Formats: sequence, structure tokens, C-alpha cells
Amino acid sequence: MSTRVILVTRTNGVNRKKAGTKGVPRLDRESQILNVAAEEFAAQGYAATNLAVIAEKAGISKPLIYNYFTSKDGLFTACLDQAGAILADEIERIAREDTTGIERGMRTLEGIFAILEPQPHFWRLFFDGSAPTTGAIGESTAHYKDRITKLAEEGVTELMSMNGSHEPLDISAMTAVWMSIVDALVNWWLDHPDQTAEQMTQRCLRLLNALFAEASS
Amino acid sequence: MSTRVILVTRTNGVNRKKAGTKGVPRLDRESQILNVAAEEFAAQGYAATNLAVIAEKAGISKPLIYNYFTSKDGLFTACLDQAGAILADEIERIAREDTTGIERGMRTLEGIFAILEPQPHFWRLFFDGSAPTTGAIGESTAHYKDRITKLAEEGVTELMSMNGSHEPLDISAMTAVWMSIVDALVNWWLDHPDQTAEQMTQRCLRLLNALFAEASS
DNA sequence: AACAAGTGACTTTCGAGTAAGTTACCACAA
DNA sequence: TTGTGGTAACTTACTCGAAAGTCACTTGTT
Repeated sequence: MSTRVILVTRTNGVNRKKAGTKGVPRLDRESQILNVAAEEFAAQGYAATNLAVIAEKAGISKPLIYNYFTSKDGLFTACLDQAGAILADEIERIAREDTTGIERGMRTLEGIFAILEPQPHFWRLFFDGSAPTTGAIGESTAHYKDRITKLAEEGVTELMSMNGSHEPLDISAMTAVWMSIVDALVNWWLDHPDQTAEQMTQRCLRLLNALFAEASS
Repeated sequence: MSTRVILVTRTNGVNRKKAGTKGVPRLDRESQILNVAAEEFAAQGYAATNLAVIAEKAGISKPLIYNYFTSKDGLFTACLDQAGAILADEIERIAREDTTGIERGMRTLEGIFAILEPQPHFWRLFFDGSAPTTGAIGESTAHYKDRITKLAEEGVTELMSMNGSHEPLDISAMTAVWMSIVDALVNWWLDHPDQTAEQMTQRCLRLLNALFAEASS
């Protein structure tokens, strides 16, 4: 027994001249879409981002995104995984150097600026309040955030215990403050795109000095 | 010439027992809705917030919200105006006291914790990435953020010039960092609701000391 | 009676996701 | 070298669901 499938053509009289491949290999297209998407997600936030806009900015159509990334969640997760791996790996590498206290903080900042130089918006993906906290996105976000937070906590704990401070709540609050300082500096950088990573590092050094100068007066 | 309008009754056989006033004056209802809305907007972010949920939590129906606030934007704007006025007024009051440098920073923090104690989530409304930056919302957000940022900038400028620092970009970056420290502390507070304003202030003092202790080693 | 406070059930809109195709490219046969 | 078929890349024009927003009405109060 055999089944014949009859496909009904219903072109509706529409001119489909624009269809068909443009000769761009899948992997190239994927990474191109990923770049546009990461920028858009970082700028607008997950909830406020419209896939049709990403498609337009990438110069392709919406279904192609779905072909390659299955869903909005899939696309966002792909962005997270790309950015997260780069960031977490680098910060972990720096943590293995043998600096401590405030010096370690400065070294970390320097390193973060260096890897973020090509795409500073990567950072923001992990601090998007409108992104789901459940499912694949929640898991991916939590994973990379945890890796980074763990290192921050390690540094803060060291710093605090130099001073004989061991209150867990104090350490927790200080870690939050530290992460948020990094966040602020990266966001400031996004508002001042002409600045180089090197200039950012130098700036941080000056700010730190200004703070300590006042403290000892 | 006159026109007769004939209204067709079409109760559809539905039992409408639940309609009709509950005897709550409009202004009371408005502020009740506003409280629920502010909490929800702060927790979920503008884009992810569902008006039907707010209606349910307030124990009323969706159309009533539209009656009183015209639109989602209107409701959010009302939240901003309520929270913004309280916050900006208080921070301006503190700025008129005659503290400077880091001491001024600590006084500001203390004051912010004090006014936020009844509703710490107020703060978050102004740092919602998913809210529109255009229209009434954008204007209101910008207005209050500007008022607060201006004061922060004033404090930072003072602090920096004690050290002979006058670089506008440095001041701009330092202001961003300072605002973000406040943000981090308030968010940490939201995650630790058992803490009192007083405890928050004491904690900040300890963190500051720990930082400076390490610096002078 | 007039009006303020209130609602169920509707319409509209907007964006996520899909069905059903079109077109370019490439390997291989003749 | 030129057809030919298989597949990879790509699109238009939809569906569908959820949340914004509205209509026509009801009911308590004064």
C-alpha cells in the first residue's frame, strides 16, 4: 500500500522573486545574526526586543532566525552562551594570578575592559531584569553569573578578612556593590564608545586615588 | 429635527450581580491601585508586567484601572511621579545640609534608606531597562533621574576637587559609579527584607571602613 | 433621579511562531 | 559543456495567543 501526497500549489498570484539563497553559508549567517541579536538584546532588554527588528537589521527574514535558533529563547540563550563563555573564562584566568585586595580588583577590571573592547554590550546580557529566570535562559544566565559572582565573592572575602571582617551578610552586600561598580563602569563605557580599554583602566585608577586621597584627610 | 437613539439591551442572560460600587471613594482606590502597581512594576519590570495581574492583586477589575489611569503608560507614569517626588525631595533636602565628601555620601545613603524603608521598591522604577524612553514615561523618568543625578554629580564634583581632580569625564564616570552603588545597596536590601534602614546604614559604614583599612596597608 | 463606582465580555493589536513554498548552488552524468 | 536533480539557503504570507484597551451595562449612595 502506498500513499500519494499531493502538494497543492497556491502561489496566490504573488511575485516571489525575492526568495532563494544568497549564497551565505549557514555558520556565517548564524554568527552574523548572533552579533545583531546580542547588540539588540543588550540595548532593549529581552522582553522589549522584537525578533522582526533583529531580522531587519541583519538584512534577512524572521523565519531564517527560527530555522537556525528555533525560538526567541533559543536565540537569547545562544547569545548568553557566546558572551558568557568568553567572559567567565577570562575572569577565571585573572583570578588565578596572585594579586589580592584592591589590586586584584583593578587587575580584574583591566582584564574585563580588555575582553569587552570588541563588544562591550556582552556584559549587559547577564543583567537583564526582563529576561526569564526559568527554563534554558534562566539556567544559562545563572550558570555564568554564578561563575563570575563566585570569583567576585572570593576576592571580596579576601579583602574583608584582611581587616578581620567575616560577617557573611557584609560580604554578600560588598560583593553586590563590587559587581555593580563593574556594571556601572561598563555601562558608562557603552555611553562613551570612543574610549579605549586602556583609557578606562587609567580612569579607574584615578577614581580610586581620588577616593583614597579624601579618606586620609 | 431630532434623533432618537435606541439602545438595545443585550444582557445575554448573564448574571451581573457582581457589578456596582463597593463604596470605596475614587482617591482611595487610586492610591491603593498605585501601591499594588508600583510593587508589581518594580518587581517584574515595565514590559513584563500584566495589568490583569495588577487588577487581580488589587481585588478589582481591569476596566477600573483604565477608568482612573487611562493606559498602562498612564499607570506607570503615575507610579513614577509618586515615587520620584518623594525621593527627589528628600535627597535635595539632604544635599542642603553642610556635609561634604564621603561624609555627604554616607548621609545621603542614610536618608535614602530612611525614606525607602516603607517601600524600598520605589527606587527600582527609575532603573527599569524595559520601560520606554519616549513619551510621558521617558519624560517623567528623565526628570526625576536628572534631579537625583544632578545632586550626585554635585557631591562627586566636590569630592574630586578636594583632590585637585577636575576632569569632566572622570566626574561623569564617578557619578555613574556612585549612583550604581546606591542602586546595588537598595537591590541588596530588597533581597534581604528583614533588614532595617538603620542596619543598612551601619553596614555601609563597616564596608567603607574595611575598604579604607586595606587601602592604607 | 442623578451620579459615582464598579463589572463581564467583548475587540484590537502586536509579536511569536509556522506552512508552504522559491531560488541559487553544486555534484555528477552524458 | 551542458542539462538535471538534490539540497542548502531563503522568503511571503499567514496563524495564533496573550495582553492592551473598550463597550455597554449594573448597582449602591445621597
